[in-house]
Amino acid sequence: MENKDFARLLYETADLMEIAAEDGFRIRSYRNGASAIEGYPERIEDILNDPARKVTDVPGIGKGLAGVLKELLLHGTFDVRDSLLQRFPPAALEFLKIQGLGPKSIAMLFEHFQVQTIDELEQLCKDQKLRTLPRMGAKLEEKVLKSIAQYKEHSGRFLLSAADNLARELTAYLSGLDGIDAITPAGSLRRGKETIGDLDLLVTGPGAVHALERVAVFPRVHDVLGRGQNKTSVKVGREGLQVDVRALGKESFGAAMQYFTGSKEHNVALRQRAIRMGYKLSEYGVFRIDDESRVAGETEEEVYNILGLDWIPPELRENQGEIELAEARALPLLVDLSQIRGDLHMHTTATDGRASLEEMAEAARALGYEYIAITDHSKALAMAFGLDEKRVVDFARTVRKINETGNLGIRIFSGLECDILKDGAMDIEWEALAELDLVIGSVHSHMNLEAAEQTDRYLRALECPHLTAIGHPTGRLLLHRDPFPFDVERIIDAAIARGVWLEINSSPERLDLNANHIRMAKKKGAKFIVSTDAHHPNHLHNMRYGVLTARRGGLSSADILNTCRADEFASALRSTRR
DNA sequence: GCCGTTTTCGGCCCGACTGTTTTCAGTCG
Repeated sequence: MENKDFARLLYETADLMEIAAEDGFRIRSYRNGASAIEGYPERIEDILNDPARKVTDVPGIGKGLAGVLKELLLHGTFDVRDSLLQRFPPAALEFLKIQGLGPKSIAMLFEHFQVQTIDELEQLCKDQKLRTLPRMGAKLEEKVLKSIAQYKEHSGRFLLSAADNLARELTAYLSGLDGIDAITPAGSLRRGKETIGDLDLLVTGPGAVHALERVAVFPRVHDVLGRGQNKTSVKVGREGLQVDVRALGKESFGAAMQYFTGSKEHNVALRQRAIRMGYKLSEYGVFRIDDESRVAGETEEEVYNILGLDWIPPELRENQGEIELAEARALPLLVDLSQIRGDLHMHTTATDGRASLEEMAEAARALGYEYIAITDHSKALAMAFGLDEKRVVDFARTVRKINETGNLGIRIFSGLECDILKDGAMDIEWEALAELDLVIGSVHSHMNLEAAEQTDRYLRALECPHLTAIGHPTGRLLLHRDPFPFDVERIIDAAIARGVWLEINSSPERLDLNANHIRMAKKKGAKFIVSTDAHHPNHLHNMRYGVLTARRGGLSSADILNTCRADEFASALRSTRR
């Protein structure tokens, strides 16, 4: 059992305990324990199995949770969890994802209506039954209905990172077979789309057919949907992500790759183009219509070239003008992960991060970065122990000292993720912000303002002369919360006018700005930073998702400030100060 | 349930908003 599995079961149990109205501190301990395990560098299972080790040495794990972990390892579940699962239906955990419903309301719903499923809950709202309970009214019914609609729309889709991790896992699993030349993810994962419906894996080589058998017995497969000569379809994991594994012949690999990468719209446009040119394009190759002879198919480059096009990077294949650019030999040279020289948004234990400044710096140095900015929260996020003016100034001073010694082997910029308050004021006095190298302004509250009010809020924030960049500008949480409404175009214009950069937040839950906004902003002349918002050294790896998003937006390295060398970046920072 | 200790029990968890009330419980970040 992996650490993330232990953690998930503890988190879930904490949620159930909350519905059962158990002691809040006890619940907190479960969550703390889960979070500690999630971020722990060693496998908890190994520690449990080693008689010389004590799992209680993990901070946050005491006697009680140690017992729970042992039970989990032996039986896959534990008493507390089992009895909670008997009291509440399995949908209980789903209900918590509906906005407007918390543990208390959910407990009341179970008690009064014995509601078992999201559908039943939806019907209750439609029948206006919710309002018969104390402290519930028409507005809540409306809010819950809206959130259920959103929930249903998103179910069946997965975060890019979930599909990416599974693809890596399966690639490692299958590559042990003999006669495999390559295993390549296609589909929306290859295009770097923010959410993924299912995962396509293409396998080539003389032994490719064996991959079709082997994937069916992958330990985490719980359902084999189909097994044919060329393809096996399975559902993997408890979330049930569908994976299609296809075995391909060498001669048609490029055409198949092109076909299965999509998007559908891009492929339709490409096939129309082929017909106009006297060809037929399919997953088996490019064929002359008159004599059905194959003219291309082994590589993607071949396929595009025969159609008079430059090879188009997968991230651009959405039929949004990329085919015309490829024809005109005018595709942008997209930024590459290897061009990123620093990460400019991360948290430490000073607020809600899980590692110290030194640990984050070391992890960034190991990735080959030249510099990072530490950007902890400001005081409005009281729960995260956000920095007040004094701590901001002290921090800036500390960072200057660290850089003088050069001991960390990487340059540190002092930064802050400063809350933009409801009225658009910065959460920290300007004099204190002036001490910092870089200030990311972010909205973390009052996300339900009217669009006009939200726009004004950003406009006022943009007046702060110390603001460097706007963090996760639209505030969306993928599969969970829609972007909050405001006039994005106007804010982009204002940011450009004031020399404020736009963040592409690489957290797989955010990917904010999205590709469409990026494309629009680039046209207007905006500058960007791609950063991870890391709360743990492992999160620094999320940079690849931000880069994918930047590529989908058509960005080159010249559009992105953190592709600069450290000294260039430092002078760019100074020039933003007004 | 964890932690720390002046060691076996007390502290841990804040602020604002919302919708429902008529003084505040529940939700959210």
